[in-house]
Amino acid sequence: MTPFPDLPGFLYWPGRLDPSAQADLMAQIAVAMAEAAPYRPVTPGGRPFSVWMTNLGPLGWVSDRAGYRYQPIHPVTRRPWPAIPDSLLALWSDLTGAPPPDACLVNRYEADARMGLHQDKDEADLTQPVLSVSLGDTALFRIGPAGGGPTRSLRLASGDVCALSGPSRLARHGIDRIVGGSSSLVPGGGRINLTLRRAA
DNA sequence: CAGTAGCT
DNA sequence: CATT
Repeated sequence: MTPFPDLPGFLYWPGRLDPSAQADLMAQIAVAMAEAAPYRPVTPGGRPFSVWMTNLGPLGWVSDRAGYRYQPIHPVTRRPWPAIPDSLLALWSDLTGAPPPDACLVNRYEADARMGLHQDKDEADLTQPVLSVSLGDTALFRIGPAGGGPTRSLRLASGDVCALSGPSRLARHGIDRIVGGSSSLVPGGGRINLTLRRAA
């Protein structure tokens, strides 16, 4: 549950979702993505992400030339984000015991997608945890201390859940690479990562 | 010009 | 580092 003793508060539940739960969740996410299509944001510097993103819940994380922020509507359709599935709200409650999340960032990684080391710090209350659910292809995840220092890597497989909490809430983390073709769960292939947070 | 979820 |  705590894979790295030097990163207390980084919690890991391998295989937390069984194959049937993964399939059910994937089906719900597919419906949501039909409503709020993933798009490729750009950084404030104008460079596109390799990851395709969309969101669920009252608020969604977005990035564009104006910066990073949470907003209530899809930047392309201008419509509200779809609701967060009840199963995810229940998972959050079971695992964190924290007040309910108001944002769920959906990141879709194709085989060549990457995510550089970063910190999740755009939320109003940085004492609330971030919960991550992996679906589809395995990812090589990297994580290190908030203040900088040695990083460790971990393979995140479909159905794995992890959390950034407590002293590791601001841990630096990213995705080094995706193991293409390692799962057939996601239609069209690739990996979907769901990160639940309290944005406001 | 400080900040950086991009790149080498 | 290049870019905003």
